[in-house]
Amino acid sequence: MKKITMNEMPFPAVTRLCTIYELLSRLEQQGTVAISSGELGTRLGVAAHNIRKDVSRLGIAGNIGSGYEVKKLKGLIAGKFGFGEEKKACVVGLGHLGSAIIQRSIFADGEFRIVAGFDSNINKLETIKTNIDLFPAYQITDVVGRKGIQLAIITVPSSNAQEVADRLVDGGIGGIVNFAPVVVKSKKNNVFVKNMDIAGELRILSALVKTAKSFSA
Amino acid sequence: MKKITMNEMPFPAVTRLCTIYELLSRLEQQGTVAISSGELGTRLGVAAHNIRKDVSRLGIAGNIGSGYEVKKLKGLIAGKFGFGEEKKACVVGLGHLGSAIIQRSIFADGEFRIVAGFDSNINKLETIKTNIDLFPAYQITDVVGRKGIQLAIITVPSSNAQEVADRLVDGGIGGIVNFAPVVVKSKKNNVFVKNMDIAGELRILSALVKTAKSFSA
DNA sequence: TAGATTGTTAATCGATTAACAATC
DNA sequence: TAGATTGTTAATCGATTAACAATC
Repeated sequence: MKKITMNEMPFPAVTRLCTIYELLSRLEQQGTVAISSGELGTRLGVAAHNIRKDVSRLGIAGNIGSGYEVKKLKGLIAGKFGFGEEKKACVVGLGHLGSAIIQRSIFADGEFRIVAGFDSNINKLETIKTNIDLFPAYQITDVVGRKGIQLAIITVPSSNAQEVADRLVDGGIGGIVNFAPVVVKSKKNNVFVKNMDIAGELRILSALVKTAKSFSA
Repeated sequence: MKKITMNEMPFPAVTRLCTIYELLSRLEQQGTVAISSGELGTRLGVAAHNIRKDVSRLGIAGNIGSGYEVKKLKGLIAGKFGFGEEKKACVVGLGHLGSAIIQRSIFADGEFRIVAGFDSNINKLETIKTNIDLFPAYQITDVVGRKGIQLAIITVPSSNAQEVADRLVDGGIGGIVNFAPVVVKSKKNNVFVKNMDIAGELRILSALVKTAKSFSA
């Protein structure tokens, strides 16, 4: 008996719908009322049928002949993905990068709020100026559970990243963004991890530059 | 006549080979001489046949019966992707995040070196302590071209990200890592862009958590 | 040799793209 | 109505997975 985690939607579709959501938020603020799949596609660099296909997974959303109502489509995506209420996040590792992230404590217009910071160096906790609550790293599991923190950003050295991830998972975290240049895995299989390795991305980019073939056809 | 950029290798394969390269570097330091596709796969969370398939794109690399020689495989990947010589990179935008990145100026054990920082605020350039050369943003194109900088990291506000990207491309940059929460595109089609939007990733993670279905089978 | 492990071909899988009927 | 645009089915494409012959 194997434990399996599946997604009711393909990963690429989830990603694109999130991008669409972000664009819709901006359009809404600008007062745009309706938009077609073609226009959405142009703005996002995605084919129009791709947009329609993705949107169709949400159930009926558009008006044949006149496109999508911005508010309605945004609401449908929010409903499916549980957007709307502010999500709590935390940062583990308060070096330069972690401090930089904590600085801007509200992300994406109130969608996410950083409510806790952790570091293993207790002296450091006292020197950082912020109105976010800071805790020693050994309290990660406890604080994440108690505060109901759903998302975490890891900016600790590679050597500690996996251990930190395990503690977060024990606390009941839902997703982790990992900046340590090491692939972090989750013990539980319904916890999602996004590894963001800057050096790794630079490496991939330079590999692509090297192997890219440009030609006229 | 359309200008087309293709890659001689599938994107996912390039990405995995870069990850393999990184692992091989660590193995080499530890003194490991040989490793099998199975062991590589286990370490990276990839199927063994996937490893072999990717590696086979480099030409013959392994020893049937006894796996891959660490040094040799690393060398083959390095050769294909042009690794080996140190690549020059720059950071545009010296706020908290940009300063944090510039702080650690050498990435991935000397694979990448940050040789320039840019900011539109000239006063800021004088207050930052670093031995990396700093320049006003209007000199981006010039400096990138003159110093032969191949990679860039953008940490400016969204509103300026595309303009900065255009200047970098004009200077002849090869790849861009963009932290601004906006999808940046390259005018030239042989310039690669990796968008790293923290808030966007948090959003995708929370969408995945919401739509994941865990079950026993 | 026998066991291990590669390189490669073939089969499967899943996502993207194309096409079009439905309909506002 | 005529033009526009969706939702959906079918066709295509590309990558992953499986299988195995080759061979060290």
